[in-house]
Order: sequence, then structure tokens, then C-alpha cells
Amino acid sequence: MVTLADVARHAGVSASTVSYVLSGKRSISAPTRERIQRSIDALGYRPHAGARALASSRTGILALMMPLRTGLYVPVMMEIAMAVTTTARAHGYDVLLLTGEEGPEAVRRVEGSAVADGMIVMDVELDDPRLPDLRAAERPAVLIGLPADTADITGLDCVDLDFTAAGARCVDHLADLGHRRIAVLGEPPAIYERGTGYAARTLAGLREAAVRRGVGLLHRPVEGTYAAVAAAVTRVFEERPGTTGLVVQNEAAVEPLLALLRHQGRAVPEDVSVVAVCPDQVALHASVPLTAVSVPARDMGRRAVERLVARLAGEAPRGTELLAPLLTARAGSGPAPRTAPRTHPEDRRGHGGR
Amino acid sequence: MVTLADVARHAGVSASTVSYVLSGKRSISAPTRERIQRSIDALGYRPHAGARALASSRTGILALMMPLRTGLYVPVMMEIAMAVTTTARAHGYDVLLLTGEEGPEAVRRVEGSAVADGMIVMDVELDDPRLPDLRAAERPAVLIGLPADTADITGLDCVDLDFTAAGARCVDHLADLGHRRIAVLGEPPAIYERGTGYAARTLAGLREAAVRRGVGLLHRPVEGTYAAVAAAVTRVFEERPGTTGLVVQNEAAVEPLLALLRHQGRAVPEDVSVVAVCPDQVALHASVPLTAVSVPARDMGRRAVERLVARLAGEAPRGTELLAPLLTARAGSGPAPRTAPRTHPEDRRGHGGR
DNA sequence: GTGAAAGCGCTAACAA
DNA sequence: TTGTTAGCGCTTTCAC
Repeated sequence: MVTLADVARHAGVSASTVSYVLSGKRSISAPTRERIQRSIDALGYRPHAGARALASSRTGILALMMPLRTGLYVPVMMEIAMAVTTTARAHGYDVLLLTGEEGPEAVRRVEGSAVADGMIVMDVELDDPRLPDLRAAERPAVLIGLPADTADITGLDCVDLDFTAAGARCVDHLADLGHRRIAVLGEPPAIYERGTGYAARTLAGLREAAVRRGVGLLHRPVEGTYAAVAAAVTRVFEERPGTTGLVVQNEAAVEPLLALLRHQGRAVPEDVSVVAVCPDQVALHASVPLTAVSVPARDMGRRAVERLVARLAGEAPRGTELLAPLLTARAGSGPAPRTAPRTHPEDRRGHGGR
Repeated sequence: MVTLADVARHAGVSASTVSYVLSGKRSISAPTRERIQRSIDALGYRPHAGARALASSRTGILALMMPLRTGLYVPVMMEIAMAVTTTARAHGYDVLLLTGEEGPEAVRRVEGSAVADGMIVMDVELDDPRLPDLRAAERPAVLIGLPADTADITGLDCVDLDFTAAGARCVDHLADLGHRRIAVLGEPPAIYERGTGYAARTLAGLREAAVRRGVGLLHRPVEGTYAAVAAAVTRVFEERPGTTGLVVQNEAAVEPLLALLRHQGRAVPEDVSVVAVCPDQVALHASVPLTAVSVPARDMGRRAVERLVARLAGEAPRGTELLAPLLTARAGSGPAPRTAPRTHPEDRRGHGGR
């Protein structure tokens, strides 16, 4: 293995000079620097990560804590992870992958063994058990998601989509189009029960806007299966026959929903408008391109890294950063039908796949 | 920060004794070991990862190189990554996430800077540019996927599903049910062009079995959009009207396909049988539970880590391990219809969503 | 602008 | 069974 000492000898300088060429923390004369650089290239030298970590107490690694028990549809998580990784690389960092299931222990492990310089935590719950350890930690952490308490005050650093505004935006869009009765197909019940912040905040935004705009709102958590979606939608139309607007926040439910509406003979958007809260790609590739508030997974991952790197450089103060929701109108939504939609004979038949 | 020396002082022993308690590489008397353990707990000591890496030249980290440019549907990649991470943890390793886009340079970086003890490489292409560096590396690597040349001979270590057998299994299943004309909806053209091994191997298996069983086989690469699937399927039924068996190897195409068949009035499995090559979860949660050869993502990740860990322990020789395909029959496939399916008026209409 | 040298915290011979 | 000690390869003060 080629060491820094080898490079120094080859270039006829001292070890410290080589080190300073690498770190740029000292001005080096051009000739010396070039000579050293040639030696580095000639010998194929790479600094030993462990030695560097020991001497400088900086590892060049960011830990990313990612949920393990995501269900079937995980593009958002994946996109965040990849954005984190590429952004980190762009700043000279590598990414260590931790599973959320390790819980607070993983936080302590990273902190105690100095295996990473800081961490990014995904899938934050309203009352997350990792928060105490994250607050106590020396190393900076950035959360993707918001816990229940006001993050600013408690010294945490958060990045997230403004889901409250996103929910409101969906209702406003439909209300602007003349829809008076809206139903929401939400994430599976387990997500709400677990205390996942984004789901609760979206719902709050939906409700606030519904009250403000004077439109009726029905909320149904659903599993992402065809049968579950069919059951929920059928009930909605039975209980609120005049429903013409649908909001979906459940990636797995999007295609089942569209298939079902087609099956029931409800045209989108002529009879029913559908607005989704999901990644742009999902909305775009659906069998009917959907109007959607996009979940900017890439931006979230990127911003989280940028904040963390800034903190490591001693720059930024901590705080909460909410990304503004962006609604893109597509074929899935249109003006509310002027007359109540005709009765659908399918409403009385059973649905749910086969 | 608590160091090993602090623990030694607190317990009244030498540093090496503490080190040996931690590593278990030396027998320590019970009283001493317990006393030291109490000191460790009392002080909350954690070994410094960098110091350990420097002194022992072992980092306790496995690098995982993962494709970045996976399309929309990535459950398989995600599941492998998570299986790798949890299995690695179970063996005392952490996982460093690298993007495949870094290419051979990432391999050199890991090798040169000793940031990980070994690596796992996903998304291996038939003639992968990373192979030379992987072969030259001191540190062991395990590939998930097979390159073109016989891996055993060239000293690489591979884990993968036996996709050739998987393809054959699909055709055999349909042939056993009496189907005589089979069409394959494959991955997007780019996947084949890129030289991704699994797609080519599956196709080889499909073709071999088709010849062996004397059934007709049509192969169509498709993008995972409703429009693309609709176009491909419509063409298939026009060109081979008697087609009653469909094999899908394209996660994104599964739901569009089922929706389209429903739309065309082709009952599954009465008119058309559908067999998929995909993760069990995808097959199970489809709007029609599909007969499928499951891609055992979890097992692949687990086995890759186990092999790598064995190599790091100096045990195992390198070689290729192909996991046997397992076909699970579900509602999506049934006996071939005895008469040719009726003509579908939809065949003459245009499809493709909206 | 450059060099010398003292660690960083741990492991693993070598000694006892 | 335990202790002593020499590094591991790099960073960074201090000195010139």
C-alpha cells in the first residue's frame, strides 16, 4: 500500500507538505505542489480513510437512516436515498446506510464510535424515539420529516415538504374547478396510527381548506390493494352520491383507483376529478396522467445533505425548512360536472377484483 | 470522549486486556472480564471506528454498489439493499452505499482508501466496466448478477437467480396447462441493449423451453407505461390471434397489462393466462394475483453478504451460486381455453390510455 | 514556504 | 492470565 510517507520520499519533501497539498490548508509553492502531485499520480496514492479519521476526527461519511418496513411501493424512499448519495458525493462524502429498525441504538452507535460525521434521518414519527439521542449527540443531524413539537425550538434541523399546504392546495384546486364534495383516499391506517407526520399534516391541510372553501370532505385510509380501494370508493359514492373530486395520497392506490373508476363507467375527469399527492413520475405514468402535488423526493434528499454539510462546515444554524408544494394540472382533473353524475348501476354490484 | 485507556484505568488493567476482552482473541479470567465489562458499561465506552480501522486494517464496513438510474419501479433493488443491510448488521458490519454511476472509479476508491473491507456489486452488466478493477482488488467482492464470461474461471464471486431456469419454468407451466402460443412482455429495450444479464438469460430460458415443448413464442420488450403495453399487446393479438399465454418480466407493465386485458374483455385466466417474473409481493398484490416465478431479492442480498463475510473470514472459495427459481401458481393462470377465444372488437379500436 | 515531531485510539506482537 | 510497547497512516502544532 502506498502511504503519504512514500509520496513524500518520492517527491523529496516532508510528509506534512504532502498532507498540506492534499488539504489545501497551507499555501504551497507551485513547483513543489506540482512535483508532489506528479508523485501522487505516479504512485497511485490514496489517503487511508481510517488514518485520516483518527488524526482529524472527520470520517467523510454521512449516515442515512432509512425505514426498512416500507410497504410495497418505495420509489420515494429510494429517490431520497439516491439524491442523498449523489449530493453527498458531490460534497466529498460517502453515505453509510442504516435501517430505521435499529432505532435509537443506531444513533448512539454512530455517535459513540465516530463512524460518521453526521446523520440524516428519514421516516420521522411525530414522537420519534430517536429524538432524545439525536438532540444529545455532538454530531449534527438533519431530519427528513417533522416531529410533533416545534422543531425550531428544540434544536433540531428538519427538511420536509409542506404537507399542510399541499393538502390545502389539492382542495383549493378542486374547489376552484367547482367541486363541492371531495373524498380523500389516504395512506393505510397503520401509517396514521404510527404517528407519521406527513399523513396527519396533509389531512389537516385538506380539512382546513375544506372548511375555508365550504366544501364537503370525506377521509378514508386505504390499503393499497384493488379490493380495499374498491370497497372504500364504493362506500364513498354510496354515502356521498354527489362526490366529484377525489384526492389520493397513497401511491399503491393510484392504479387500482383508476382501474376501478373505469370499470364503474365513471370518466376521469368528466365525471370525477382525481388529484394525487405523489412523486411526479407516478402521477405522470398513471394510466390517466394525474393532476398532482409532487413529493419532491430528490429536492428533499439534496437539501438535507446541503444543510448537513453546511452544519459540518460550521455555517448554518439549525431550523426547519418546508418546501413549497407545487401542483401540476394534468388530464386527471377538470371542471365539476354541471349536473349530478348519472347513477351508476355498478354501485350496486360487488367489486374488489376477482 | 471515552477511550480504551479510560476503561483500562477505571478497571485497573492494561489497555491490551480491555482490547482482548472486546475482541475475544485471548482468554481472560472471568473476574477480570466482568470488571472490565462493568467499566465499559459504566463509562459508556465505544471503540473509535477510525482508530480500530487504522490499527487492524479492518473497517467493519461493506460497500454496496447500487444502480442509480433504475426506472420508476424499484422494489427489487430496495429489497436487496435492505436485506444486505440487515444481514450485514447481523454479522457486525455496516453498509456504505455507492451509486453504480461512479463506475470503476468507485471500486478503486474503496480499494485505495480502505474505506470498506469488501464490496457487493448490483446491476452487473454482461461486460461490466468494473470487472477489471474488481478482479485486481485485494478486497473481496461479490456480484449480484452474472457477467458474460464464466464467473468461476475468472475468480469472481456471484449470486443470482437462475433466470434461464426461471424463463424455462414459465413456459413449462403454460405448456403443461395446454397453451400453445405464448407471448413475452419483457423489460424496456434499453435494458437489453445495456447488456443486463438477467434479461438475456431469461429470454434464453424461455426460448429453449419453447423449442423443447414445441410452443410458439413471441418476445416484445416494452416500456412500463399503459400506452406502450397496450400497443404491444394489441400487436401480439393481431399477429398471433391464438395467443393464450402471457409471460411478463417487467414490474411496471403488470398493472397496465391487467387493466388492458380487462378493458378488452379478455378474462384472466379463462381467456388468457398471465405468468410473471417478479417479486412475490408484486405478483400477490396485483389486481389479479399472478402466477409467478419470484425474484428472491431478500435471499440474494442475504446470500451475497454471507458469502462476502465468509470470504473476509478467509473461509469460502469464490464461485457462482444460482438460486433455483420457484414458481407459485395463483389465480392468473389456468388451462388453455379449448376453443380459440372469441374475436375482440377492441382489437380494432385504438388503445393507450388517454 | 517547508520541516520535524507529537499524537489521534486501537491492535497485536513480544514479554513476563 | 496479564502487561508493555511499537506501530497503523495521517493531521497539525510548533519551529525555522
